[in-house]
Amino acid sequence: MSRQKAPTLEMVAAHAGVSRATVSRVVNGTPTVDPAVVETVQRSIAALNYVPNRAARSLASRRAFAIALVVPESTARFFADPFFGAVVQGAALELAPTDYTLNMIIESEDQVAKTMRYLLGGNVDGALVVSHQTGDHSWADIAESLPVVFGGRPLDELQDRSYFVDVDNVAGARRAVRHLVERDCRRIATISGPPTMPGAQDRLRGWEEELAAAGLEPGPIEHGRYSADSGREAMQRLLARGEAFDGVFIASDEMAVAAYGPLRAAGLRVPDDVAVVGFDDASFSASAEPPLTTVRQPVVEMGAEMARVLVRLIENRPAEKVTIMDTQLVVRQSA
Amino acid sequence: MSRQKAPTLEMVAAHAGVSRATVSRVVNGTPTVDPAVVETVQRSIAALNYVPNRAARSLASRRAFAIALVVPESTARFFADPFFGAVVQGAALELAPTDYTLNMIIESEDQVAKTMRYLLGGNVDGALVVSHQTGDHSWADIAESLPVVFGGRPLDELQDRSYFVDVDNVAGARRAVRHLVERDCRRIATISGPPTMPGAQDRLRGWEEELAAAGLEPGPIEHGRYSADSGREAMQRLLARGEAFDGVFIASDEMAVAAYGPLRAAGLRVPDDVAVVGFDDASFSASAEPPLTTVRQPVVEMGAEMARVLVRLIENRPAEKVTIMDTQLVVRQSA
DNA sequence: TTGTACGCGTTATCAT
DNA sequence: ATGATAACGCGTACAA
Repeated sequence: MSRQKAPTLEMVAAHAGVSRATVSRVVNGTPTVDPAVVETVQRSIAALNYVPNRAARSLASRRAFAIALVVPESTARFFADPFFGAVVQGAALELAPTDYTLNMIIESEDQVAKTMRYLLGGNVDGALVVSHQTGDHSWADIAESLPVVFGGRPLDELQDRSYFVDVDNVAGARRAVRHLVERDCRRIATISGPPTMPGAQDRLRGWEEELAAAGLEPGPIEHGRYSADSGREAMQRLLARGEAFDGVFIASDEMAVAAYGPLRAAGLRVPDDVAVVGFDDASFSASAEPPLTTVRQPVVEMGAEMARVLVRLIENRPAEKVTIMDTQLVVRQSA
Repeated sequence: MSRQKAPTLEMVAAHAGVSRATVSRVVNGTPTVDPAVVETVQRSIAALNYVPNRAARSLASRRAFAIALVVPESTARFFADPFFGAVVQGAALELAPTDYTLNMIIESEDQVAKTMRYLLGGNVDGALVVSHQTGDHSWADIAESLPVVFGGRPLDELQDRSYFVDVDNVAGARRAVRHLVERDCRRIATISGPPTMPGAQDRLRGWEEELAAAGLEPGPIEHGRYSADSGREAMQRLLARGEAFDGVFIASDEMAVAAYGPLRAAGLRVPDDVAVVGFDDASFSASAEPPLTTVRQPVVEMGAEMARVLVRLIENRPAEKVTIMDTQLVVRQSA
C-alpha cells in the first residue's frame, strides 16, 4: 500500500537541464518559452511520467482546481435520482480533460452552514447547483463571492442575478399539448409538479399557453410531487372530479406511468379514451404499457453545458447568463 | 466575485495568543494540549470562522483528503444509472462529516492511463470503484499501491486480493425463486444478466441452487444486458422456444418490466399464467402493471459502507475484506 | 505542554 | 526567454 513517491517539478528540471521556473511555464502553457525548450521539457515530463502536485499548485496559485457539484439531500433522496445521475455524468465528462476535479456535495438541510464554509473556504473555484428550491437566499449571497451555475431556473428572486442552464420547459410542454391537440383531444387536463418549483411552473404555463393558442378551454389541473405515488393519487383526484377529459399532460414520466393504474381502474383506455403525454423520457417509459409518449430532456448535455459555463465564469471569459436547452417530443403509443 | 480572503492558522494563533503549532494541534485533535488552551483556541476559531486550507494541509501532511469515486463510462451511460446515483449519494453522505472530499471520475475507456496517473499521482487517498467489469488487470495493480474498495464483487482473479462490498445476489435470487416455488410455480425460467458480470453470475447461481433445493428441474435460460430493450428481446426468445413455464426470475427490474410486453402479446397473464419476480426494486417497479414483485438491494447503504471501509483502510484501521449486504423480498402483485 | 524552525511542490515576482 | 528566490498555509520533528 505504499504510494509511489511521485516525481517533482524539480526532478523534471534537472532531467531537462533547465530551471524549475521553466518547467512550470511549460506545464502551464506559458507562451513565452522557446519551442525547442518546450520540446525538451515535455520529453522529460513524459520520461519521468511526471504529474503536477495539485496541492502545491493550489497553494501557490491560490486556485483550487476543483468544482463543487451541490445537490440538496432531499432531491437526491426522493426524486430526480436518474436526472441527477445524468447531470453528474455530463459534468464529469466535460471536466475530465480540464484541470478541474468534480467534488460531490450532498447538502444536508441541517448543515448548510458547513456547506457554505466549504464553498467559501477556498476549497473550490466554483459551484454547480442542481435543483435548488428552498426559499432562503444563501445561494444568492454565495453567488456574489463565488462563480455559481444553477441547473434549472432558480427562484424568481434570484433569477436575474444568477447564471443558469435549463431546459425549455415551456416549449416542451407546449409541444406535448400540441401533439394532444393534433390527435384531436379537445378536453385536456394536466397533472403538474409542485407549484413552488420553477420547472413545474413552466410546464404548467406551457400547457396553458398552448391550449390558449389552440382556442381550447383549460381542463382540470392537479398537482403531484413528481413521484409515482403522487402521480397515482393526482390521477385519482382528477377522475374523482367527474369532469371528463380525453387527453392529459403529466409533468413527469414517473407520475405518468403511475397514472395508468387509476385510468385503467376507471375503465378508461390509453390512448383511445384518454391520451397521455409525459415529460422526461425516463428509461422505463418505453417499456410501460402502452409505451409512453413523452418529452425528452437533454440531461447529460445539460450537465456538460453547466460545466462549460462555469469554467468560463471561473476563467473570466464571457459566458451566457442563461442557456435554454431544447426538448424533443418522443412519440410512442400513449398519445 | 472576489473571494473572501480566508483567515489563516496564523491569525487564529494571534487571536488566541498561542503559537501556530498549538492551533494546528487543536485543529488536528492532538491529545497533548492543555484543555484550557483547547477551549481558548476553539473560541478563536469560531470567532474568526476559520477553515483550514486544504491545499496547505495536504501539501504539508502528504495526504490528499480526497477519495475518488470511479465509474466506467459504459456503466454510467447504458445502465445502472439509478444504481450509480444511489451509491454516490450513500458515499457522499457518509463522507460529509469527515475530512474527505468525494471526487467523481468517469473513466473513459480510452483514457485509463490518465485515470491511473491521477489516482497514483497523490491526488487522492483512496478510491471507490463501482461496477468494474473489464478484463484488464490495471485495477489489481492499482490496488497494490492505493487503498481501493470495489462496489460489487470484482472478477474472480482479483477477488482474493481486493476489498469489496456487494449485495448477497445469490441469497436474493434464491429468495425470489423460493417465493415463486411457494406460489406453486413448477417450471421456472430465468432471464439473467451478461454472463461476464459477477453479479449476473451470482443471481443465476441463486436461481439454480434454489431450484435444486426445491427438487425442481431448471427451466429455460436467456441472457439480457440489464436494459429494457434487452429484457424485451430476451423474453421474446424465451417464448419462442416453445417450452412452457409458469414462473420467471428476471435479473433486473428494467428487464422485468419490459418483459411484460411480450408476455401480454403472447396472451399470457401476469401473474396468473406466468408469475414474475425482478431484482433491484427500481423506483418504477411499484407502478408497473401489475406492480412488480422484486428483490430490494440496499444501494445507498452500500455506498455508505464502501466509504466506511475505505476510510478504515486509509487510516490503517482493521477493515473487512468483504462485506455482503442483505437483500429483501418486496412482494407486490406480479408474483 | 508548548514553541521554533524547517520543509512540502508550485507559482509568481523580479532580475538578468 | 530564462533563472533565482520569495511566498503559499500548514504539519511536525526537535527543542525547551
